[in-house]
Amino acid sequence: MTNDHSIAASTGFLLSKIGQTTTNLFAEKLAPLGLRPKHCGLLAAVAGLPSASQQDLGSAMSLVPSAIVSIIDDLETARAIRRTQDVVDRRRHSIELTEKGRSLLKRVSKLAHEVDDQVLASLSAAERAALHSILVRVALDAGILQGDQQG
Amino acid sequence: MTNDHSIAASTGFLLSKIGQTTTNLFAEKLAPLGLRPKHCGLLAAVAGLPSASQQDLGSAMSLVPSAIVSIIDDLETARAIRRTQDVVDRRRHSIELTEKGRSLLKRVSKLAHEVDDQVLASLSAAERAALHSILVRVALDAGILQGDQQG
DNA sequence: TATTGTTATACTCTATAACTATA
DNA sequence: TATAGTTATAGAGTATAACAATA
Repeated sequence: MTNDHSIAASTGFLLSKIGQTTTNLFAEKLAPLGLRPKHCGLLAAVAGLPSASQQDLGSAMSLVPSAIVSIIDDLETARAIRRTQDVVDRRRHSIELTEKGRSLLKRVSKLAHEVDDQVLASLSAAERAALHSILVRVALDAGILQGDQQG
Repeated sequence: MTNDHSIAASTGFLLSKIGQTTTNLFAEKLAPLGLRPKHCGLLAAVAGLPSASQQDLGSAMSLVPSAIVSIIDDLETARAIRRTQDVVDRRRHSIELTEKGRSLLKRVSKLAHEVDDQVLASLSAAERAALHSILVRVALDAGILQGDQQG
């Protein structure tokens, strides 16, 4: 039926499908907190780029400025981050985690690792480690992670 | 900054991000053909499940019936698939690839493998093979692939 | 003039619910 | 009464363009 040249045999197809499944699983776990995966992506980006501007975060996450605004609005309403107007360039807003944001980040990180345990349940510890280190390489190469974020 | 307990250090986070990037890249390559990734997912599902009903395809792709209808409408308009009313149960429609659909599937499969080459450019052949076989395991476990589709 | 962030808007994706035709 | 497919509709996600404040 399928073979080496089919779509289903491409690694990218598997990455797309598994990535979507993983996102959905994470979204379910996040729902009781009133958060969505995009909010966690931003929290992670803020943690990795302290005092970044909204545009800095936008390029780190490959999102357009208008998309960043709505995510930041949500997280500011939840008191997880804080906008501070830059004193030298008053057009810019520095985004920083609040204490509440830091504790929220810990909670959602725990949920993310629970998702790992579910999605990767059938892998041995060695396979999990191999998968992770290969994915870090791919992510660094694609500019998804910065050099200090491979954890 | 980040550490073993951060979101960015979770394998699921990487799978989500890389999966999204891969999908976007595939979508760009597909655009000149007037297709989107979802159409290719359906073509692949039809190839893997010949003469399936729309509901069969829906469960294979984890999509609700109404979502399947619009994808099938598009592909039928493009003459890539054919709806045939089941003779024993006239509520059901068997979906089959046309000759045009088969050749389209070949073209998009080639594009999918081009995406692989881009996304996985920094990996050795051995790493690519290791990644692929681990992802097949994860996908089978998550019910994303059927047993005969690992290519 | 150019840039940062914002608003308004549009398009796609996905899901739910009501509907039809068949069983 | 239940099921396969369809339609209508609504919500979330993501992009573009016009705009205000500031440089």
